[in-house]
Amino acid sequence: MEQAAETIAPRRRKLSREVRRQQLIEATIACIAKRGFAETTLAEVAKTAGLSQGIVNLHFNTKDQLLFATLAHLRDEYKETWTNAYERAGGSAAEKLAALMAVDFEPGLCGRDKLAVWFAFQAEAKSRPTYRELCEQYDEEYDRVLEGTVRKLIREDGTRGLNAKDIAAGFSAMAEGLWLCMLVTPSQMTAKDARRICRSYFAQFFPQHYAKK
Amino acid sequence: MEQAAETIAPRRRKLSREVRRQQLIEATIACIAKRGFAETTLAEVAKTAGLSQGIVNLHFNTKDQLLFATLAHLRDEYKETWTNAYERAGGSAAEKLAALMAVDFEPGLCGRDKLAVWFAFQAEAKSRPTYRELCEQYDEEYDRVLEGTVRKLIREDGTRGLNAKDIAAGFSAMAEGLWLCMLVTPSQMTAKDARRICRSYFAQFFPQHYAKK
Amino acid sequence: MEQAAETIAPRRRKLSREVRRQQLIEATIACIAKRGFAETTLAEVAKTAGLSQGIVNLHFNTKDQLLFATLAHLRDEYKETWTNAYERAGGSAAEKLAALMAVDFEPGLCGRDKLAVWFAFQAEAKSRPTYRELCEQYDEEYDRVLEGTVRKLIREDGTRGLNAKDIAAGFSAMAEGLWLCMLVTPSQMTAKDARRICRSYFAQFFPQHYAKK
Amino acid sequence: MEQAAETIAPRRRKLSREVRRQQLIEATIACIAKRGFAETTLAEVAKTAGLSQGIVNLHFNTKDQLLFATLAHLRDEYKETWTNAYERAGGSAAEKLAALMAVDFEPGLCGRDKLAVWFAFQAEAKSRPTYRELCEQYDEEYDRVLEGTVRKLIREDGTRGLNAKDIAAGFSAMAEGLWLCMLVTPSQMTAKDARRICRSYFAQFFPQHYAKK
DNA sequence: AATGAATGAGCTTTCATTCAT
DNA sequence: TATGAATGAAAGCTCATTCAT
Repeated sequence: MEQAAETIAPRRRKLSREVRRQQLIEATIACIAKRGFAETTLAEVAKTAGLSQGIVNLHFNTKDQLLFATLAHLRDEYKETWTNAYERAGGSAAEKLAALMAVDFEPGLCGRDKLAVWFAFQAEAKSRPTYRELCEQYDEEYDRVLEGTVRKLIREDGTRGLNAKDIAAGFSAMAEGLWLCMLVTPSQMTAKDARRICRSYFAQFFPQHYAKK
Repeated sequence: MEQAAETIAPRRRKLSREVRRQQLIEATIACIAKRGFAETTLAEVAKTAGLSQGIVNLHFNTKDQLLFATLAHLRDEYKETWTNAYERAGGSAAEKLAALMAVDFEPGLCGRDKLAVWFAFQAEAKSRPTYRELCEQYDEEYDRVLEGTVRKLIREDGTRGLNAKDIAAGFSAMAEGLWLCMLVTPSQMTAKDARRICRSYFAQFFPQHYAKK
Repeated sequence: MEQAAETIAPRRRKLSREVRRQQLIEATIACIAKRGFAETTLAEVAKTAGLSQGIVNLHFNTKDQLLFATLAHLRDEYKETWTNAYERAGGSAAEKLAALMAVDFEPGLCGRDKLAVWFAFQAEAKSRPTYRELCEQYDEEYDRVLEGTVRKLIREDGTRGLNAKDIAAGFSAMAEGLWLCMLVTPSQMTAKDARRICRSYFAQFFPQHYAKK
Repeated sequence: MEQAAETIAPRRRKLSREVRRQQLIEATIACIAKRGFAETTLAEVAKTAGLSQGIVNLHFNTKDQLLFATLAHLRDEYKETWTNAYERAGGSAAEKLAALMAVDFEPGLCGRDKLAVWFAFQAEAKSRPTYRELCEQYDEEYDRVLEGTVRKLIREDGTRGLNAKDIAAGFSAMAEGLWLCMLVTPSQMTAKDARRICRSYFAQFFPQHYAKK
């Protein structure tokens, strides 16, 4: 019994620490989405989290570190989601590709709040290389897997004249552009629209695998 | 004599006024690109322009107004460019479309500095509706023209089963996504790459008009 | 058995309490010496002592009280040392005086850490009268004994024209000035140098008692 | 007329800048003397100077730089005073020495405010080597001149067995110790007392030159 | 029209203190 | 007795804005 208590107590504390960090990261996302990157203050993050002024510095030391952690959170969440989807998808390249496509427009990932934060970081990436560095390897891995899947699909089809790299890059770009539409003009671009447009994109290259509607 | 001087002086001043504004807008673009949206200060804008502290407030009253003017400048420049290109293009829908595509990756429009500023504003759009409003009508007009051209092309071809709106939206999104790649990972995405990818996109829908490269 | 434990426990605790206080006072001295008075934080004192954040408030209630206790510790240590030395010295006034002089430059009392702390408190004395008050009576007693000893020595010698009060004050001042040299420019002023200079001072007034070298 | 205006306007501005800095340095001295080094805030310095919050950062960038400038000011003032006094003093070594001694207890230099600031910096010197470095060369020059003068006096007298370096160091230390007394217990040590004690010090070594009072 | 010294609100950050464990 | 997470007041600093020149 006592042993159990001893085991749990430290755990709860340690857990609590991580919970606090998550809580603050979520508050940060909410604030950036609501007020914008430039107008997001630690005071507001803390208030949104229902905690006190100094709390961010207690858990993240500096505002920068909170922002880094927030970006890393989005990055990790995205990676985990597409990795899982990819593995769980059926074995064919077409199914894998469809899975990756579907992931991008899952409600949990492309809510406007998260999109706003995501583009805020992208927009700052030029002047703050650290943001870029945080995601570099993750992006590369995604690109590798996406391109590999497209290549496999081309090979299976035996089609000639298709450039796997370009098709993958085109999809990546389109997906990101669609996100931006969903962020900026949500009334004119829903996740459903986006999915249809992407599917149509792949349907042109791989008509055997993707119905045209 | 004196009258003449009085007549000329206001003119020169008025010219100078507009020149100053342009100078400051360009300095703003340079600053946002270099330091990021959040870190751009009026002091630095003024310094970049080689002028004194209070100059921005003199010509734009507030920082917000300078930012609005900067966004409006980018917007106007883009509109003027695509409008001109559209009009100067050959009479066929395919040529018009090719012209619009080419415009997006003209060096003068998609330099990294301008892209950085463009995405900075997009990222803030959610929390600052004014940014959105400034561009709304312009975007709508572009979309209308783009979609119209695609529709015309479809009609000319007599192809069935193509959705003009989606094809246009897909291109728009892709172009924006490619811009983002050019901004964030310029070593992996050049204007030439982007143009090829877009051409390949249209080539799938309209193989008769766009060589597959 | 249990009763024994109960009896011992409180004792140990009480001892522990005093030990903790000493530990924290020493950590305070180390911190002030290392980081300066203004930069000394309770967090660092606790860390230096190898204990946790809240420990200082637990044992001293407030930071001020810790600082008071630290000053009082230095004061007490000094008094105890000179009192002991004075009593143990040979019976002549010359020997007593030599003993007081020697005390000031004993390694245990004039290490740079303690000197740094000492002068930190002196420097704050003007704006924080409490610091002054803590030492007032102790200083007065020292001055009384010092002056008395000098007076006795003058009387023994039968010399005329010497002002005991001034000679004592001159020595006191000189000793403090030498401490400051030892603190600020340790490479140019050692305890040995300081002792020689003080001896030379007294040698001028009492050549019969103090060898000129 | 116009030329005169043009000549004066820039001057006034430039002068004003330096005047502001002096004003802030004086306010800093007053604050440190009144509240202590640790409790001196920029807000209070500004308020003391009758100016606004941000004024210090405008003229000194950081608090540290204000403190450096304040120490440098005291250092420069001291150097200028003793240098002038030294040059204006009669030609004999005894007169030069008397002049140096007198300088230390001139009202303008050893007011309690300045002494408080001076010792505050000394006390922080160990943990902030920059404070030391600011004064190093100045102190060395003073020591060189003082020691040289003492040496000359010894040579003139033809006395044997006197150590110029120690006599000079003893005086320096004593003067500093007397300053500390004047700061901490002003009721027990006036400038007049201090001067008498110093004179008595030199009178012991050089009875021919300094009356025993 | 232009300057740049001055302002003061608001930011990030620090830290003495509290308190549940 | 001891811990360390949490608080919130206050610090240094930044910067949009004003205004005398």
